[in-house]
Amino acid sequence: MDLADAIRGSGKRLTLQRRLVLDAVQRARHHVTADEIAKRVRAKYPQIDPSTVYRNLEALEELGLVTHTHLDDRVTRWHRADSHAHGHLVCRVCGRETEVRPEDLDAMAGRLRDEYRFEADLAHSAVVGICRQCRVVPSR
Amino acid sequence: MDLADAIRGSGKRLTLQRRLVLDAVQRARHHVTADEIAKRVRAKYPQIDPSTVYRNLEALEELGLVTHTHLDDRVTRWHRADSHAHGHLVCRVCGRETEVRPEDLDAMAGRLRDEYRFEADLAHSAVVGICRQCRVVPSR
DNA sequence: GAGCCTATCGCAAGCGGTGGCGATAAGTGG
DNA sequence: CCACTTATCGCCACCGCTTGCGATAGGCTC
Repeated sequence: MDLADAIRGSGKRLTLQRRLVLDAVQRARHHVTADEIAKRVRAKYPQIDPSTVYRNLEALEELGLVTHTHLDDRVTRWHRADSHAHGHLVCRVCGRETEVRPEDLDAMAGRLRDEYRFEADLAHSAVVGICRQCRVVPSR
Repeated sequence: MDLADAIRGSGKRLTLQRRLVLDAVQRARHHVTADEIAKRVRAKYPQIDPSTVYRNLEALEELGLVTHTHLDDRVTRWHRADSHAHGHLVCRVCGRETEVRPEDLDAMAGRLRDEYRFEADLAHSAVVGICRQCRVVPSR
């Protein structure tokens, strides 16, 4: 398993807690909150502190194994780093989430690259706004 | 003063605390945190609870008088609603902030409107990424 | 496989912010 | 002005998450 070598090669250590957190993120279907991961880990190992889970998510992100995304104003959601980078539109009226195709993100990032020479990660934060259903129909 | 009427007309009340919070946001030069506002208000009226400041920021936002923005992963920043809607690029390496011209935001929002019929508020959350200075120079 | 260095852990306090609750006071109607 | 409804207030507990600290235990060397 070269995962262990990759982790050790970076000066980090492969602890039981770290393996459990990574495993929980990889098993998760979609975006999960740190709290959900903590609950799953603590279901089997109750002595593992939530702060350990948070610190391990951070460490695994530095290793490039997991990533986090901000879907709405509140919660941070985590997922494995190899999932394809799509964006999210969140309606501030009804809360509905819509995925943004990578090609659209690329086009938008292209403008920021051209105008500001900034490499934007548009998948990192959801874009808030008003979805098609919640747009006010003009007086009809 | 029609501000008072506007507030009362919405069923909300014009309390001393609400006036102080609105005043503090309007006096602030740029984006300020709720905590900074709380500190300024409490400097003169120490009995005003921080939670009152948070609730009033929310109420004033519902009234359309103030708005909030997310500049980095952590802090929420508040400002008067009439300031022009520019965006923010935040470098995840050096933390530097760059403003995005409204015309660029409009162009990007236009794509989301065309493709998803979604009215995006791209000024609400900063875009994270890597700025021009922090981009790795390719082996030179 | 014993010893050493130090990354990591569990614990507890702290921070920004939210929500419940009984007390207070803004606005309304008489 | 006084009574009355209820938005708002101060207080406090809590939530998601971070941080400082002494204890623990990976991983390297011999």
